[in-house]
Amino acid sequence: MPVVSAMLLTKLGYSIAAMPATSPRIGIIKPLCIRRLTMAVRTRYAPSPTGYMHLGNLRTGLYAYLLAKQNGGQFVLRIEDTDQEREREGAVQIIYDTLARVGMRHDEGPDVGGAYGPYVQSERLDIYRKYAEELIALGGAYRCFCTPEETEEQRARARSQNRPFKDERCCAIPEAQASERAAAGQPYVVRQNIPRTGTTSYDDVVFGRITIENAELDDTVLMKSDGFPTYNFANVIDDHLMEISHVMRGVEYLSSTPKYVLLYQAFSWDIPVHVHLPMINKNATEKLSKRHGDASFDDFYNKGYLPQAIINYIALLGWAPGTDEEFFTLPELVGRFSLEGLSKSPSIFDLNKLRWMNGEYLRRLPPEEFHALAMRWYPDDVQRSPVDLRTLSRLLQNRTTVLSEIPENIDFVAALPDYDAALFTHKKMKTDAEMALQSLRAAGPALSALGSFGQDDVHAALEQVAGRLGLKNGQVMYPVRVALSGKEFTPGGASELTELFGKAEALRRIDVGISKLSS
RNA sequence: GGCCCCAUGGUCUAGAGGCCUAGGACACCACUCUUUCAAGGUGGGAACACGGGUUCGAAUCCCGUUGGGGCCA
Repeated sequence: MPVVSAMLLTKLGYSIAAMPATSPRIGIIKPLCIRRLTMAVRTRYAPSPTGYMHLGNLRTGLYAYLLAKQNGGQFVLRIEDTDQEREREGAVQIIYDTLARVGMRHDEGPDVGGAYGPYVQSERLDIYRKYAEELIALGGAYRCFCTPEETEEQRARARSQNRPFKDERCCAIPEAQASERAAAGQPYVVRQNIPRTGTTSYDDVVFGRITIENAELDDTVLMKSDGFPTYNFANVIDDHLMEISHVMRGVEYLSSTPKYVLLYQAFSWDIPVHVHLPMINKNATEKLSKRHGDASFDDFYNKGYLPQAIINYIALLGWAPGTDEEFFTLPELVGRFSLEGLSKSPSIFDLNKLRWMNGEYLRRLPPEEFHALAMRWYPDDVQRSPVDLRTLSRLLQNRTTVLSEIPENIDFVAALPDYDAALFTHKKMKTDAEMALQSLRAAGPALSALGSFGQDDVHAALEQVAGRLGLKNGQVMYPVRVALSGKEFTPGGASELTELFGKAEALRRIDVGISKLSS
């Protein structure tokens, strides 16, 4: 008989009290429990096609994916498009693209099919209608014929009495009469019929037992008059019909989940394991929002962050492996993920750490792969220039944290920018205009005499120049580098840039420096 | 406003009553390497929100306060 940590079981939604325990922490699981434990794990990612892949949302999908895959279960993609106003053209494609880029392959979904379709909510309208009827018959819901004005009036009254909204009039209409009015074409919405007394509880894997007074819950609209379901209804119907075992979603649903539990109970359906995940915020007071262009996967992808780095980073926001490791590929995450590692407090998105992690991923790339990625960021004039782009990529690899920084870092490559001769004077390097001129005049011929122009040869030659002039290496190297680039900071030093440009161009740029200094 | 939830350095977190003089990572600072800048190496400052319990012993369990968030309105 398997022995499992009691905490694990609690996390999976089992109550310790329900099992015989040999010690406070160790429980022996009865066959009944084992059956549930080995039950197929099916999770779903259910984004709305708003054209915007929010990182908090993506993380929820990631955890759902990890849980399913680590248990050999299915990861289902469902499109929640019942809010037609928020829908955007091409939005579903963005969802597919994102999942593909990060490597989260879904087993079922609109594009790949599956036995539980359709996977798009707007194609399931008949299903919701049917279950709404059934729920009405079961007493879990009622038709509400109120006009918006009448509803508002009742709502105002409820508010003034500080109690949740309940349509007192319509919930009292006898069902026979209500269905007659409906058949006669009178418009209505379907509202959940919440019990006025008692409490409703459920066990959340990360937040534990959540209990709420039914009297605190309002009679939410389940079906709108246009025949569309609300999220509050569709999510329950779909999760049940699609046999979702673990519902993972944001904490914002923590306190409305009792309503969903009531729905499951009204239908006599099994309640899935609930896993609510804390929010990801921008800072102490703001959420990650669309407005700042800093909240979606695409915002970062387009700036040159690697999908793998993004995934790795967000996986660690709200989940910890329990060890000091922090670099994980997606398959590694599948192996390491655990519900116990989930945290319940909200986290703040730390751009600094993402940047660091992205840079780390970039540095660890094989040079060839980095080169392929960097190529996409080389402007046309650089691509057309005679410099060896592989050499350029080599200089850039451990100086790049985000690929989008590349263009500005190499803006001196295609053409020497016009620069101020004052650049040659540098306190730390102990150089001044006169010394720079002297160094460049000596460096030119020394480089010119060189047969082989590799970085090491150049370096040796410049060192020699310095020795001959009685200067420190930097007092020769610095002016040469400035002459070659016209910039204060560059990827690579004098010898690297000399190699990059080759003899002719390097000497030409040194000459430009000499004339700037001698005029 | 009502209800629900949360609380370890600036940030992400480890922590399951003694292993905690609270560990790691990012960021920051210093030093180092050095042909600039990075990268690398070494070191440093920095946290258990507060108050009560429970216990021989509390970051850890309980209650309250404060602060923050969510949902409903």
